[in-house]
Amino acid sequence: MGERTSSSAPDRLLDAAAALVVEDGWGEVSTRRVADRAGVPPGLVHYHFDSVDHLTRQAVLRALRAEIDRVVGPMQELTPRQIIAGAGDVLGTAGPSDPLTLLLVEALPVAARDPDLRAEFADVLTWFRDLLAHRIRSCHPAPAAPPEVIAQLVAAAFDGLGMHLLALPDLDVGAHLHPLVELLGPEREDVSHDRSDDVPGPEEVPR
Amino acid sequence: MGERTSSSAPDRLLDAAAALVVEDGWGEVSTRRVADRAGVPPGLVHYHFDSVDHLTRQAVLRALRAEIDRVVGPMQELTPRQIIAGAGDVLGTAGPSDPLTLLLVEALPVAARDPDLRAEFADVLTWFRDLLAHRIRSCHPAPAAPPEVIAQLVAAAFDGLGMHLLALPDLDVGAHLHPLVELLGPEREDVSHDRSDDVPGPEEVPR
DNA sequence: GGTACGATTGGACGATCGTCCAAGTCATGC
DNA sequence: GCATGACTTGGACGATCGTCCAATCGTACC
Repeated sequence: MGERTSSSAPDRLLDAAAALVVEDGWGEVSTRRVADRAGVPPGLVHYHFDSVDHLTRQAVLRALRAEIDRVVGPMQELTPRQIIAGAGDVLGTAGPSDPLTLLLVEALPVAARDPDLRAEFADVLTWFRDLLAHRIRSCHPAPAAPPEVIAQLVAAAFDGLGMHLLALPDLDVGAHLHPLVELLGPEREDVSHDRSDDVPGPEEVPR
Repeated sequence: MGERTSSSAPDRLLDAAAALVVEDGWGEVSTRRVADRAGVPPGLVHYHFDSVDHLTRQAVLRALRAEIDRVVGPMQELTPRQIIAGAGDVLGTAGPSDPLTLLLVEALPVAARDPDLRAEFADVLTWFRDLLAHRIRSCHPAPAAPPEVIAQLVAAAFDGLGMHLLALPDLDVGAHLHPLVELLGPEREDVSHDRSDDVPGPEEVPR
């Protein structure tokens, strides 16, 4: 009972819409389904929001920002190499059922045809890219390529590898992100032969 | 009117469904709309195909293979550097209205929840990656990273940059793909003499 | 008490959906 | 001629859709 009124109806609707998008897809968000999920009557959807589509967009953008925060937030404590290496962990353990990946994949078809939603996407992606660039710019020595370029490449690799993960579940993300480290230049602490990194190692390429 | 009977009804329906997905999105493909677009009565949809969804999947996969052929086919004549550099042209001139990008973006949400469609996607993406790896393997001198890894990275960059293009129209794709060339090692002027290698087609990928 | 107003409720409306089906068309074999 | 079978046609069915709206509830204020 207390849970019923612990959050307002608009909040409950936004949460329900985001959950429906992640679990069943954008197309499955209907007036009655999202209202049922939120535990409110269907009429409230058009009272608090202009339309179901408007509710869904707000819900997806809010959930997307929260997921980006969850993934990108801890990066501020890491070095650029740790960021790139950690991307392998994030993507590798995520897979096709990761909320962030599903939100992106669900929202992109809509964003492709909606300039407003695309503009909000641009904000999120630019924020992601700038954060990466800021971290990479503090790398010593300076990387072989401009930090902004590397940041864009890493961000694209995030998206692209996430897309590939949907189809290639046996993909070794960590191994494929490793070449990006090469773009950062030689190691900082000058560990020339500390490890056998000059050898490809026992970890063979998948497939 | 002669165009009306120039192709069979199933073909006309497949073409209409693919066109609808590219122009209006997967969710806009309905029985009556695709039949109207194809110029056939709505009843034919469920006579030639099990359902509208089944028709749409077949149509998208057929169109996707055709688009991949269109983009990847000419790559067999190029060097790895030209492939990567050309990706900038392909993606830069394509933008959010490119059929290949739109087909991928529209089909991914469905593939994320359908193992069968995901398996077909895996075939296409593996074919793309193997083609890239085959070309990069013939690069002299040998790249700094394993060819399979670079190929996966380039393929991911294709997807990722395509996704970013949807949101960041002012993105300079060519400049951001340039660092990938660095992974191939120093520039080499001479053309490889061994060019008649057979590249595996998409059909002979075992499952 | 009464009054006002935002929040909530549940049903009504027309439109569109996927699917099915009885009838019609047409070429082919007897 | 006529039976056969594949193909085509257009409408019917129930379900679900988005949206709207009159009625009701709850609370704050007078």
